[in-house]
Amino acid sequence: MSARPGYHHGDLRNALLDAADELLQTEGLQGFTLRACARIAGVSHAAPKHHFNDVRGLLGAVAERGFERLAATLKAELAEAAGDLDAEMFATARAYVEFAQTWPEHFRIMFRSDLIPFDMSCPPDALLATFTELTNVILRQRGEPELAPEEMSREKSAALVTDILLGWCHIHGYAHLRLEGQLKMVDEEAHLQHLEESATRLAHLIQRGA
Amino acid sequence: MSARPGYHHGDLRNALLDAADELLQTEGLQGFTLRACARIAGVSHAAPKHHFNDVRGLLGAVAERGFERLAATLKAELAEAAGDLDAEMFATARAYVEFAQTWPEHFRIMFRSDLIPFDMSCPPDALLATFTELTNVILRQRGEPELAPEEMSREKSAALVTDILLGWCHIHGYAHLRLEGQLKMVDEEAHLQHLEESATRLAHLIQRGA
DNA sequence: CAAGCAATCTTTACGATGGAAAGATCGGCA
DNA sequence: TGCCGATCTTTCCATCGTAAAGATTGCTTG
Repeated sequence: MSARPGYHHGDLRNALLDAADELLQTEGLQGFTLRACARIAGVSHAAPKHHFNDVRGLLGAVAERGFERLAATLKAELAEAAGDLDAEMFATARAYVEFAQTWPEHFRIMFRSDLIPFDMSCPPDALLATFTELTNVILRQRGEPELAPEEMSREKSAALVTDILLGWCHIHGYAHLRLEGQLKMVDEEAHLQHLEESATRLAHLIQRGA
Repeated sequence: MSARPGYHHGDLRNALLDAADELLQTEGLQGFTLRACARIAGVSHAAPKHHFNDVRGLLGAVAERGFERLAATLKAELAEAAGDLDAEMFATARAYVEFAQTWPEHFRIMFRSDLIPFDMSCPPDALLATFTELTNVILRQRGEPELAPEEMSREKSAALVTDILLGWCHIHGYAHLRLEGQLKMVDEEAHLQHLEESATRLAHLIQRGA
C-alpha cells in the first residue's frame, strides 16, 4: 500500500500529497519542488506527471486538502460553541486564524488564484464546504435557516451578502495580515482577546441587523 | 539618464524597478524573473546583483514602491472625503480595494513576508506611511487626534487597536478575497454598493464606540 | 491460461533560472 | 595623469519544470 515493493508504487498520488505537506512545513513554498516531492516519495522526478499533470496540478490538490482541513476544523470548533451566537462567531474567527498559523504555507497557497487551477464558478467540494460553514455561521446570527453546500450557489439577499462580508472579510483579513507579520501592534498574548472583542462586536452588529 | 550610452547604465536601479513593474503587469509573478528584468533594462543578467543583492532584494524594493503608491492613493482619496466620517471610511476601503485590483501582482507581493526581506520591527517608510493613513482614519472616527508616522510605534489603547482591526482587517480581507476570486457571490456592478454598506456600518460601529 | 493493452514509472534530454566567480570597463578622486 | 572602487559582462554550475521515449507491470479479454 504505502511501502515500495517494486516498480509500481501503489499509492503514489497520496504519497506525493503527503510529501508536499511535509515539504511545505519544513522548507516552505521556497523549497517546494516537484522533484523534491518525488524524491521524498522515492520515485523518479517524472513520476508525478501521471497523477498531477504539472506543478499547478499538485498545488491544486494540496490546496484542496487544505480546504478540507479548514472546513473540518471550523465544523469541529463550531460544534463546541453551538447555540451561543457570540461564542460561535469567536470560535470561527479563532479556528480560521489558528489554521492560518498552523498551516501557513497551505493557507497562502489556498488563496493564490494565480497558482491553483480552481474554477471558481464550480469550486471543489472542500472549498464549498468551507464556504458553507462560514455562511451558515452568519445565517444563524441572522436567525435564518441554514443552507446545504448544494444551495450555496443560490442567489442571496443583499443584506445577507453584506453580513457575510462583514464576518468573513474581517476574519480572513485578520488571519492574513497576522500571518504576514503586519499586526505587530497586537502583542502575542493579547491577540486572542482582541480577536474575541472584534468578533463579538461584529456578531452583535450582525445580530441586530442594519 | 535612461538611454544606454556606454558600458555603465547610469540609472540601472530605477530601470530595473520599472522593468519589474512592467513584467509584473504583463506576465505576472509567474513570468517575473531576474534575468527578464535585466533583459528589459538591456543589461546582462548578473548586473542586478550590485543594486539588489538577489531576487528577494528586488522584490523588496518593488513592494516598497507598491506601498508608496498605496499610501499616496489613500491620502489622495481621503483628501476628497475629508470631513465626512462615513465617506472617509468608504473612500479608504474603495481606494484599498481598487489598488489591489489595479496592481494585483504588486498587492500580492507586498503581503508576502516569505518573499520580501522587510524587518517588521522597523518597517520601511512607505509601509509606515500606509499604516499611518489607515490608523488616522480610525483615530478620526473615534474623535481622537491624529498621529504622525514617527508616532506609529507608540503604545495604543486596547480599544483603539480593536477599532483599527475592525477597519483594516475588513478592508484588507475584502481586497484580498476579491483579488483571489473568492467573492463570486458579489456581482461586479453591485460590489461597490456592498463595500459602501459594510464600510458605513463599520464606521458607525466605531464612531459610537463599544 | 495466455496475450496484449493501458496505466504507471524511469531514463534521457532540453531550455531556463538563480547565483557565484572572475574579468572588463569606466567614473571620480588623489 | 594615474589609480582605485564601483559597475557591468562573461562564464560556469547546480537545479528546476517539462517533454519524449522506453521499461515494467497489472488487468482485461479472448
